[in-house]
Amino acid sequence: MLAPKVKEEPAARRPRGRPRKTIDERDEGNRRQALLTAAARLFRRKGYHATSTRDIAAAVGMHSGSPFYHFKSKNALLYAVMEEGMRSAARRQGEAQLAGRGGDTGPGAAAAAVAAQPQAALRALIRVHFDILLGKGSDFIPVMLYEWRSLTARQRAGIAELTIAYEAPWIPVLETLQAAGQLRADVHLARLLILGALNWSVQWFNPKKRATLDELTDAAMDLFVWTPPP
Amino acid sequence: MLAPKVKEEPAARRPRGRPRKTIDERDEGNRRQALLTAAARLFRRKGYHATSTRDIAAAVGMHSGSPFYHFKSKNALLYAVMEEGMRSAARRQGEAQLAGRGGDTGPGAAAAAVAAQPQAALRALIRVHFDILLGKGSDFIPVMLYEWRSLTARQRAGIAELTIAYEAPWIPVLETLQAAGQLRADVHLARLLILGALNWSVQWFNPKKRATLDELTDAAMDLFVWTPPP
DNA sequence: TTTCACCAAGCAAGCGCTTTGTGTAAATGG
DNA sequence: CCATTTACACAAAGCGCTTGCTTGGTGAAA
Repeated sequence: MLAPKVKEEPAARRPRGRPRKTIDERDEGNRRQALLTAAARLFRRKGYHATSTRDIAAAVGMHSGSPFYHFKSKNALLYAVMEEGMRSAARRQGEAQLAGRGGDTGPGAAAAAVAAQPQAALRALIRVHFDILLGKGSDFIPVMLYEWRSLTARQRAGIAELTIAYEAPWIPVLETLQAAGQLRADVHLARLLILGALNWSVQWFNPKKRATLDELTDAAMDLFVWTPPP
Repeated sequence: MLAPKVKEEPAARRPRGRPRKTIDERDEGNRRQALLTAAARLFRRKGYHATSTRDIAAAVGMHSGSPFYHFKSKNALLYAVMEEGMRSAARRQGEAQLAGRGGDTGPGAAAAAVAAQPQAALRALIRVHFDILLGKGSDFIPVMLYEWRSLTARQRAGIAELTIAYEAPWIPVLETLQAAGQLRADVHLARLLILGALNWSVQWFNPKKRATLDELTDAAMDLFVWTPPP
């Protein structure tokens, strides 16, 4: 053993022991959440396999074995990142849909809104999707998009279910646009191609240069949907 | 050490020593090529970091250290896969362009063909791109698309150069379509979105189910380009 | 006799994960 | 009101295994 063994020292220190928990403010799961966001960041930047559990531990100021108190395995941590990402995405999509129809939350209101203004509905879906993919602090979904292969079959099935739910609202919107003659391609393939175009943006989008998310949304709408001239 | 050390045994055996090389049939680089295609397959299926050099060696019937006779490192093997993929892709794209203008190889013939029939030109580019991505035995480009992060900065620059060359022919085609009013989006963003939609297909395309590459091309054209009704 | 294309064996480093110990804060008992 | 116990959230150390890669040897072809 030529290299001397160096005592492990985490990057940062935090007061140990149980944190002050007032009744109003729940700190519960605070460190767990820190692990999740740190893992998401690293998984996105370096990839799942290239990121060691030691990296993640160091990023939140823990020693190498401590993350396993919160997650039973590195793989469970990956799955938690993806699941959290998908649930958050679905929530934000739902909120945007509610906002889009002026507080009308009655049954069938969504379908009515889509039928009335399919173009506005698609724009809203695209805009929210870009925000989920490229907005601040959103490493979770990119990780999900690019680390599929590292999941077990069972885990993949779980994520697939969430994905189907997320993508479901796109179908009636595209069908309505097709019926109106504003979209010509097969709806099934169109959805795959459109979501692909959006998802791929995580490869090239740079928030410092290039376009804003609104400009991106405009470009996508121009590309996918035919708007008759006035 | 509880597990007994097992003598290494490659999956397949080949006659060792220098293979018979007649003058007509060049076997040179035969095993090197085998390593490349095996590596591409495995890198695509499991990812670069999840694939060990032992996996690759076993796939071509070698022992664990032998690949390093042909490639100085695992990383060099990855780069070779990507470079080979890009050069092959560029070659196929060039051939398709030649075929598309009826043997006219004079200077400016490409530009003339694009100006005359921009829609046909785009269709050809998309069709070739799908074939490169999804055709038989083409794991090289998907590896390139999804393993960027594992390259050094210098390597990335090398691949980026090849990518720029590959994507260059798309620009005049899209500009012509825009001038003709068949494409409304900003050309720069349109190219990024279109190539994203195509590239993403490696995530969901299944040659056994779904559409053929021709149907896919039709759908993409319908989605991206406005064709005036006759 | 040299060159080629590997084989055979193994090394050091890094990996995910486990086990045991420990300081702190909250809960509890007299 | 204070002493003791318990629960929590890690630290500290290290185990067994896999990894990329090296080194020296070897049979066959040229």
